[in-house]
Amino acid sequence: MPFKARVESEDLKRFKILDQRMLLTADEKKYYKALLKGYEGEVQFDSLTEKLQSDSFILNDLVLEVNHTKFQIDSTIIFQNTYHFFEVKNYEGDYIYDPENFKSGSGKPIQNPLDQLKRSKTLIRQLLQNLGYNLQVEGHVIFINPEFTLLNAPYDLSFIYPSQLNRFLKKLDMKPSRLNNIHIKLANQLVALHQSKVSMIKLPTYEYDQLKKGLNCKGCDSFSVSVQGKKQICNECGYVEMISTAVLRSVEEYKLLFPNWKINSNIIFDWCGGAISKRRIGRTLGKSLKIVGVHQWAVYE
DNA sequence: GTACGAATCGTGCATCGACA
DNA sequence: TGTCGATGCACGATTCGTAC
Repeated sequence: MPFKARVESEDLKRFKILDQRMLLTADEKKYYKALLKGYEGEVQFDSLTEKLQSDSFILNDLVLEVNHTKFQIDSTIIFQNTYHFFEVKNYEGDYIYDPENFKSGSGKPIQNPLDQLKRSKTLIRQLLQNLGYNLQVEGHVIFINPEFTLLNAPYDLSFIYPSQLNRFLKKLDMKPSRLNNIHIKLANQLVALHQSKVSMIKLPTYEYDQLKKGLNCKGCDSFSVSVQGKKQICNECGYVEMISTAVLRSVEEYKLLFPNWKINSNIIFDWCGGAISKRRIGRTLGKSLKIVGVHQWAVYE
C-alpha cells in the first residue's frame, strides 16, 4: 500500500471526455494518446513497486516546487538512507540513443530522459536540504514497455530496461532499511508539499456548443445507446447500466469540463441530449446532489 | 412460472415566486 | 404582469424483488 497513491489527474479525465465529445486535431489526439500511454506505464510500474516487502515509503506522482521551479516525479521510494526516484517511460519500439537528442525509430528527436533525471535530482537534493534531511538521492529512468529497445545506448546505471526491471526491484527490495519517525515526517511533508492542482497537461480549448451531447456507454464510450425502462443499453457492446447511474456519470463529466457552471435539470437535460425527461433528470439529481434555491433559481451542488 | 406489492417512472396539469 | 424552471399531485404503466 503506497504512502501516496496515484490518481488519474482531472485534466487527463477531461482530455478523455473531450476525445469522446469533440473532434480533436491529429496533434491533440497524438498528445492525448501519449499522455494516456504514459499514465498506463506509471500505473504498471506502481503495481510492481507495491509488491516490495522492504521497510520503505512509496509516494507516487509528486508535483513539487523548489525555488519557484516546479517539477514532477513519477514515483518515489524512501528507504532508511536513500531517496529513490523514478522517471517512468512507456516508450514502445526502437529508439536510438544520442547524447544530444534521443531519437525514436522514425528519427524524430525527443528529450533525453537523462536530462530530465539530472534536473529532478538537483531539485530533489535542494528540497531535501531545505527541509533539513540528509539522504542519498538516486534516480532512474524506468523503461516499462517490454517492446522497447534502445540502440547505441551507453552502459548507464540510470537506465533500467524491461528485461532488467524485475532484477532491479528485487535488488532494491533486499536493501536493508528501517524507517523511523523522521522518515514518516519527510513523507508527510512531501505529501503536504504536493501541488495537486498544478497540471502539466495542456488541454485543447473547448466550448459547450461544440461538444457532442448525449449519454454514452460506460463500457465502450459509444453514444449509440437506447433507453429501455430504467436501463440504458448500448447498441454497440450491449453494456447495461441504470439510467440514474448513467445520468450522474454524465453530470460528473459536465462538472469536470465546466467546474464553475451551474447545474440544473434543464442544463443536464440538454447535456444528456434530450434522451431523458427533465422530470426524471430532476429526480435523479435531487437524490444525489444538494439543491440550493427554488424554482428556476435552483442549482444542484 | 406466476402472482403480488413496492418502488420507480412518465405524463399532464396547476401552482409557486423571483425577476425583468 | 408575463415568464420560466421547479415542484406537488394524481394516475397509469413498468420494473424489480420476493414468495409460492
